Amino acid sequence: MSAAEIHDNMEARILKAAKSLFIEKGFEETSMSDIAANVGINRPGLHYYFRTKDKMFHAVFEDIILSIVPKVFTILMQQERPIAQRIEEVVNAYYSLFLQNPNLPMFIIREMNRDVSQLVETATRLHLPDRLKEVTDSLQEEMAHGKLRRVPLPFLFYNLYGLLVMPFLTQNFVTSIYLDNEKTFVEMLNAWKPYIVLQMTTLLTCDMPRDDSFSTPFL
Amino acid sequence: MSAAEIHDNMEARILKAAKSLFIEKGFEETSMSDIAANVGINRPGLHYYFRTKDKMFHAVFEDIILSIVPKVFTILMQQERPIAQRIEEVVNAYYSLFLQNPNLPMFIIREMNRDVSQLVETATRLHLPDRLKEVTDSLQEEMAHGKLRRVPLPFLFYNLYGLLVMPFLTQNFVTSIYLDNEKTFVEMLNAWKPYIVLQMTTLLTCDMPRDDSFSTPFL
DNA sequence: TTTGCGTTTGACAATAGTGTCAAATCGTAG
DNA sequence: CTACGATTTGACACTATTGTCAAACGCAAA
Repeated sequence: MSAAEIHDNMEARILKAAKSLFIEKGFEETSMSDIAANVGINRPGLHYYFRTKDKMFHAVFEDIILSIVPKVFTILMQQERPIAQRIEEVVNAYYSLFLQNPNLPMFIIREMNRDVSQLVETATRLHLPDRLKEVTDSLQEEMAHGKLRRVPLPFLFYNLYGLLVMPFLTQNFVTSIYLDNEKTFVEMLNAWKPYIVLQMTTLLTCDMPRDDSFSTPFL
Repeated sequence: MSAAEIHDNMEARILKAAKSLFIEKGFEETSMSDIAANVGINRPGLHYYFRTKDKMFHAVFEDIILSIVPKVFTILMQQERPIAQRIEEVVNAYYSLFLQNPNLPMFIIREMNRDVSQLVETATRLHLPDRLKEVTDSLQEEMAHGKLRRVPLPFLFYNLYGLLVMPFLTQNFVTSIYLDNEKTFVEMLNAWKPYIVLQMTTLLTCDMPRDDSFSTPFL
């Protein structure tokens, strides 16, 4: 193994530990000492590989975004597939990611609120706004052709992510009140999935009340 | 004004400032100095009225819970009113609270994850589990009588709060991408409301797919 | 073996935070 | 006015955090 490879290896080990801790406790509540201890090196060692805590966080954040967003975009653009199928696959993708990292929804929302500009910045650096535009254009095209009902895009967003993310955001709370164990939680998630798909499908294909004060589909 | 009244008054001033700051930035990111500066007194003064930051937070938290939960419970128990009406009123209650404190949803979820036991403890001290049981019993009675479709209670919870809370959780993000200003956000909320009500009503009155692996309505 | 480079580490500086305490201050009842 | 209790304050102790640095270390090539 070359020196560069050893270096990259340590960098990867650090990123892995940092990712795990950042997701679990968030940026503010995770200390460099925590991460160093987790990797098994000294705290200044972290600064050697990533100059500051911020830079390390950016790397982790980018990694997380890249692990899911492009996948979802790709699924949503497959116009030849029925929308219900696409939605189910999106839900599956998120489920599998969130079941590996149950605190990820909490993490994203927390960091999104701690520093929006950073999220926007990262997304821009990864050219996600461009890709997002393709997705929304594609969906609006389907709406225009009457294949999908016209729904303001933020409403699609709220519907999908609200239903998808709420079980994870409240997992601790709900399991401490309703459920016994993690197995029950996963069973519950599986039973919940068809509700998400159906509600999204309903929203996108059936008639709903219109409010004239907000009839322009913005964006 | 008596000495006791002056004391209570200062206590209230502190609580008000603390509440505002805690909601905005969360427990960890709010310092006693912040609060003291906001009230216009000295940091040790806070410790004089509330011995520790924790005790102060408990007081704030209790205040917040009491400002909304009983209201919602009461609305939901009014069996004589159609469910759609009750749901709309619940949404209205939350809307009016959240529009006054747009960061409240973030706050509750963050603190709920930071320390579940505290939330449970506070709720218990306020006898909310008993009242919650009355509400769920009431709803299950309506389900048993066929007035409402049998839906696992957590699903009602996810549906309502997911749809209700997501716009607020992502307000910064969404407005920084889609919307121009706060006015647009409020308009959007009003247009969004009927969707919440309709989706909840659909869930509670129309047929939905059943998954046998999870057909027992738990709790 | 020695030189040199990349890496690791202990020690330090700077900042920020909580909680405590005794002294100073204030207001008021006697 | 005085004395007492309630309140406010400055100062302190303690802990935790990030970032820096020069010195030590280890290893591989010359």
